[in-house]
Amino acid sequence: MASLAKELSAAAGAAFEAMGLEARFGEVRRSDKPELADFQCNGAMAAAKAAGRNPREIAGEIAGALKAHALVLSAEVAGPGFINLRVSDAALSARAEAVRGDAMAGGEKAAAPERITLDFGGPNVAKPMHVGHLRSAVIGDTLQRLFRFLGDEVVSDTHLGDWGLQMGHLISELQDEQPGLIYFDAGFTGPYPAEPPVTMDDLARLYPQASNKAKADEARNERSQKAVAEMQAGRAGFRALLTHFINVSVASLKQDYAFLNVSFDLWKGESDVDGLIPEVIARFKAKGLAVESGGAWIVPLAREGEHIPVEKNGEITYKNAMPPILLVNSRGGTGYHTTDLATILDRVEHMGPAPDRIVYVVDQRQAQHFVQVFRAAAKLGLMPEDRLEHIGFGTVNGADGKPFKTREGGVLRLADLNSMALEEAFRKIDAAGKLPEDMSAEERADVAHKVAVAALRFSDLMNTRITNYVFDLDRFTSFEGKTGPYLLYAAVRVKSVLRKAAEAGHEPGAVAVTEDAERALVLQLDGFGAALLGAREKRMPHILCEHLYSLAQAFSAFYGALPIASDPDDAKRASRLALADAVRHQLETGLDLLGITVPERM
RNA sequence: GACUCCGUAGCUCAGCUGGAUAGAGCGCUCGCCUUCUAAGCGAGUGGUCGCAGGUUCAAAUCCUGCCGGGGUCACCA
Repeated sequence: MASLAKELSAAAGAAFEAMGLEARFGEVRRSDKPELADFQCNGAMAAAKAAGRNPREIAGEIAGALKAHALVLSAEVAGPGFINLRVSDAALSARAEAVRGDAMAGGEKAAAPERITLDFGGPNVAKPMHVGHLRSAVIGDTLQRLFRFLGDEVVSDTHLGDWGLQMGHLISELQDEQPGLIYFDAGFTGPYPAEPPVTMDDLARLYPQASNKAKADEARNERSQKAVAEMQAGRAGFRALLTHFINVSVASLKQDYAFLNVSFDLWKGESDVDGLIPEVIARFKAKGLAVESGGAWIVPLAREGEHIPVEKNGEITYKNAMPPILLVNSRGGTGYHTTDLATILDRVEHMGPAPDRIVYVVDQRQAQHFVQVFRAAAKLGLMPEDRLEHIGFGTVNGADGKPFKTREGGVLRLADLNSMALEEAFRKIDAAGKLPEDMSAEERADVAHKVAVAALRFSDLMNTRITNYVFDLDRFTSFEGKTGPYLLYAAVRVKSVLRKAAEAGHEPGAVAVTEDAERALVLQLDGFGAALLGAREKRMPHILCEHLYSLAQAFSAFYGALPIASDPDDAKRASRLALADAVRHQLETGLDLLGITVPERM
C-alpha cells in the first residue's frame, strides 16, 4: 500500500485530468492546519489561473470527485480554493498496519535508481582528522546508507589525500630529524624495512612543524616541493615512505571512522591513480585542450563571456573568469586537479561498469575546484558535466565565526572530539541514573557510545548542509530537545513498552485508530516515504532528521496521552501496541539511515 | 572587482518548485511522576521573515537593486 498522501495525490490528479487539467495540480500533502484537515490540495488555484477559470468552482468539482474515494471521509473547499481532506479511521488503521509490516517501514524505492560512486571523507595521510572532517564523513555516510536503502547501487571511496605537498613536507621534515634513515639513501636498492619508521603521533607532529616552517621560509618550502616531485617521479625510498605513511594513517583513520559508524567500500587514494596521470596529460594534449603557460601546462575552461584575460606587468591573470586548471606545474609536478581527473578516468574506465554518476561530498569552499574538474572531465569526454555532482557543505566554525584552521596547529582532532562526546555521554548517563543496576560495564559502555554517536551525527545532520555553523561543544553533546539522544530515548521507550508488554503476554494486534493522538501519529508515519525521497533528491539528510524528530514527538505525545500496554481493554491495548511497534520499526529504520543505533535500554 | 552561499523569535535553526493565523529546539513562566522510562508531556512567552521596489487574487518563498556577513578566484589540497 502506498502512502495515503500518494494515493490521494493520484486520485486528485486523475480528477484534474478528467477536467482537462494537468495531473500535477493534484498534489496532496499534510495539512498545515490539523484542526481543519488531515491533508490539503492547493492545486485548484494554480489550475484556475492556467485555465482562466474560477478556482472555487474547480476546487468544488475536485472535492466532489474525491468524496467518492475509499480513503476519504470528507472533502471540503475553503478560502480561495483550498481543498481540505479528512481520511477515515479505517484508512489510517490500514496504513499503520502496512507500515508495521513493511520491510521499508513505509518508505518506497526511488523511481530511477542509479549506479553512484560516492566520494567522501577525504582525509589526508599527513595529518589526523580534525573537527572539519566530521561533516564529510557523517553527511557522506548518511547519503551512502540512504541511497542504498532507496535502491541505488553505491560504491563509496574515501579518496585519501596522499599525493600532494603534504607528503613532501613530511618526507623532508623526517629527513631533517633522522637523516640517517635508509629511505634517504639514494644509492640503496632495497628492500626497505617492513616496520614503519614513524607512528601516527610522529606524523601529526611532523606535518604542522614542516608546514609552519615552509610558510615562513621559501627555501624550506622549496625542499618540500622538491621532495614531492621526486616522490611523484618514483624515487624508491620516498615511495617506500609513502607506503608506510599511508598504512600508519589508515589504521588510525579507521578507528575514528568506526567510532562514528562510518564505512567505505574502498580506501583508494590519490597515489593509486599515479599511473594514470601521464595518460590524462597525454589525452588533454592530444585533443589540443592543454596549452603551455609560463613553463606549466594549463587547460583553459572559461566559456564565452567569462574569459577576461588581464595583462599586468607582463603577467596574464584571468580576472572575472573561470580560471584554467593547472595540469602540470612548472616543476613538472601535478596538483589535485590532475589527480582528480585521473581518479575520474580510473572510476569510469578501470573499475568495472562505469557509474551513472559520481558524487563528491566535500566542503563548499571547493565548489569552484569541482566546477573546474567537471568541465575539464567533460571536455575530455570522460563524463558529462551533469553526471558529476559536488555536494557541498558549510564549514564548522569556531566561536569567532571563522572556520577551524587546519594548518596552524591547535585544532581539535576528530579523535578528541569523539572522546569528549563519549565522556559527556557517560556523565549524562550517570547523572540521569536510569540504567539498571544489573547492567554490565560492557553494556554501559556500549550505551554511552551509542548516545555519543547519536549526539554527534544528529547535531551535524540536522542542519541544512549548505550553511556554516558554529562548533559548540554544548550543542554537540546536549541531551535535551532536538537532539540525537532525544530520539534514542523515544525509541528506547517504545522498545521498553513493547518488551514489558510481551513479558506480560500482551502482543500487538489489529490497529483500530480512534483518538486524536493516534490519528496524528499515523499521519506522521505516512510521511516517511516522502521524507526519504526528498532527502535523496536534494541530498539533504536534514529532511529525514526533521521527519524522525517529528515522529518521536508524535509518539511522545501519544505516550503521554493514552495508555498503551496498560490499557485494560484487550482490543485497544493490542491496537496501541501495534501502533507503537510501527513507530519502533520506522524510527529504528530511519535512525539506522542516519548511522544511529538504538540500544535496548538506556 | 567577479562569482558564490547566507541574512526568519533573545540564541541556534526549519520553512523557499508562491497559498490559509510564519514553525521547531534552547531560554523564560506555569502545570503534570502511587499507572507503560519525567533524557518526557501539556500550556504560555517571544518575529518590521536584512532594506527598497516589482510580478501576482496571493510573496519569507519568484524578479531587480541595495545593505551586512562567510567563501572562492592557476603552480598547497
